[in-house]
Amino acid sequence: MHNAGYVSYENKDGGWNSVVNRDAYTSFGGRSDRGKSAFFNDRGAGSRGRYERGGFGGGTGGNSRWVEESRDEEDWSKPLPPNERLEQELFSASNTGINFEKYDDIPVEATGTNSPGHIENFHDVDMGEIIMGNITLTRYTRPTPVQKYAIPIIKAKRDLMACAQTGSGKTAAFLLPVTQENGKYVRRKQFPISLVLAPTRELALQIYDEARKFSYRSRVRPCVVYGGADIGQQIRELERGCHLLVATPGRLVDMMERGKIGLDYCKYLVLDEADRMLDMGFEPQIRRIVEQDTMPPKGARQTMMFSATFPKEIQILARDFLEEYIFLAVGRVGSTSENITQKVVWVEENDKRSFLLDLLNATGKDSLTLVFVETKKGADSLEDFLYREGYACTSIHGDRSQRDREEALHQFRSGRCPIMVATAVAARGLDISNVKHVINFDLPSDIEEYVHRIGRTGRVGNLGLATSFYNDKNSNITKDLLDILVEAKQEVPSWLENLAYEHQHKSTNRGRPKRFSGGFGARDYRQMAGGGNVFANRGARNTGGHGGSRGFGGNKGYYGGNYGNYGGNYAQVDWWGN
DNA sequence: AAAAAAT
Repeated sequence: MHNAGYVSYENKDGGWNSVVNRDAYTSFGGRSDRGKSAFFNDRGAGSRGRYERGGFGGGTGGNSRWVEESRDEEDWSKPLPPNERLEQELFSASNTGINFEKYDDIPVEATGTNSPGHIENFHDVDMGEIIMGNITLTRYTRPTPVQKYAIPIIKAKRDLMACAQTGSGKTAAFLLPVTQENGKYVRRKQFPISLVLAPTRELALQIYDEARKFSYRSRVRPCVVYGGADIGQQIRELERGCHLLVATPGRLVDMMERGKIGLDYCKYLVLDEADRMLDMGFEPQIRRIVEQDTMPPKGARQTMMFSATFPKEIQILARDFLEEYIFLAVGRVGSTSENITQKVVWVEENDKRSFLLDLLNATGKDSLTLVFVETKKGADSLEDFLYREGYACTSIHGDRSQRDREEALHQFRSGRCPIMVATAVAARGLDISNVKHVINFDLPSDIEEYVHRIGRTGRVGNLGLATSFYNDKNSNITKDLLDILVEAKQEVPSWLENLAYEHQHKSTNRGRPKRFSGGFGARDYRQMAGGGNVFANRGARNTGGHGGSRGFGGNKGYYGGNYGNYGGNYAQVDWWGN
């Protein structure tokens, strides 16, 4: 639809398209143990391609190969004609004033065998005419630190575990190389070449929007599927062709079970916000998608995981999903860094509303303010209150309809409602430019959540403000909050310091693993002396009790039967008692 | 005492 050349592409050869980059498919030869290809079984009438077994001249290890359709003149590397209306739609309302100076201070560390060197410029690596054109249109003049490292790693076809905050340009980093692929077959069941999994619907949508930009004037068709929206419409979009699929796990599994999606030819797999996905209990669905279906095994596909933290659960996932991966640790951008001013104020529960009004009145009318609360009910009632007080506001939370959620986000982004009340659904990954102020009306119980929330402001080097209302109810986060403030060189109220000291002495927290400092989100545990048991800097749940230093590469028994509670002496019970 | 995600 957005792809001007698409219709002719679909009609031209009744479905089959040439596979220009033959190499893309040769690697699947080794997976014959997975049974007959669904591709092969489910051929629609009228398909004219040929699938040969053992033909096509030797090659490396494959016993089956796609046959190139030489009569087809399509060249996927050449841009389609421009489309002015679409170009306007995709590239107009984005990207205000990136502070590139801030970026250069961000430390990046790549570890792993034969890690490719980083680039300094987009031109340092061949990304093709189409992508380069779209980079120009998005006005990304220079790669961000994540992009400098991740792009060559992905181009070198290496698996990647990247610990990077959102707002660091990681979406572009994994989409740039991935959108260069050729697609092929169009019909009832789609076989995407790239799959991106995201934890929330809005994040999936946002990644999809980015993907549309990078695939502009190419034949690559991105699609998105997520819950809460009309599945019929999503299916119709899929049936028009899907080379790059962005999805939330539940809806994807649904689509797979309906036979609308096959992952047999998925060459690139991206897990975004992986720690968040595990927090939300997606692990079974993710394993279902990655391990229990027709997805090529690790090694045959290329897998990239992005995660703000690198706790044990993620290390296990990395071990299971990644092959000889490069570990990329990226210093924080726009989260706890110094471009966000963090304030913590003592506000009793009953005073919160009037205090909030004071803050809102002190904020300029044009700047966006994001107000976080802990509960969905709290979000509704606070929005009501603000509305009655005459503020243009909206709200987003998981009990609102998907339509309302997207509408709210749009109203907020566009500035029509410069105040948005939100629950955790909006805490991670969402890239909303121009959020000047994040207010933690209710502090979260988890410091990780705090870091993500305040990361909605101060995006890409801009300045931001984060104000948190603190009272007795927040004692559980005191120590971690203090650490964050100190690390980000923020002013610390003396009462907070005192409380943290007291709390430390009565809490059971003393045995928790020591966190790292120095600006990296996590360390590559493989590099540690003795090989392991390293937890992420922040937010790693205490998975303690293993006593450290046993590596887990090739030590599978170590985790045997221990999934889900991670053993040890720490009851996996959260603050709510779940 | 919760949020998120398939219906």
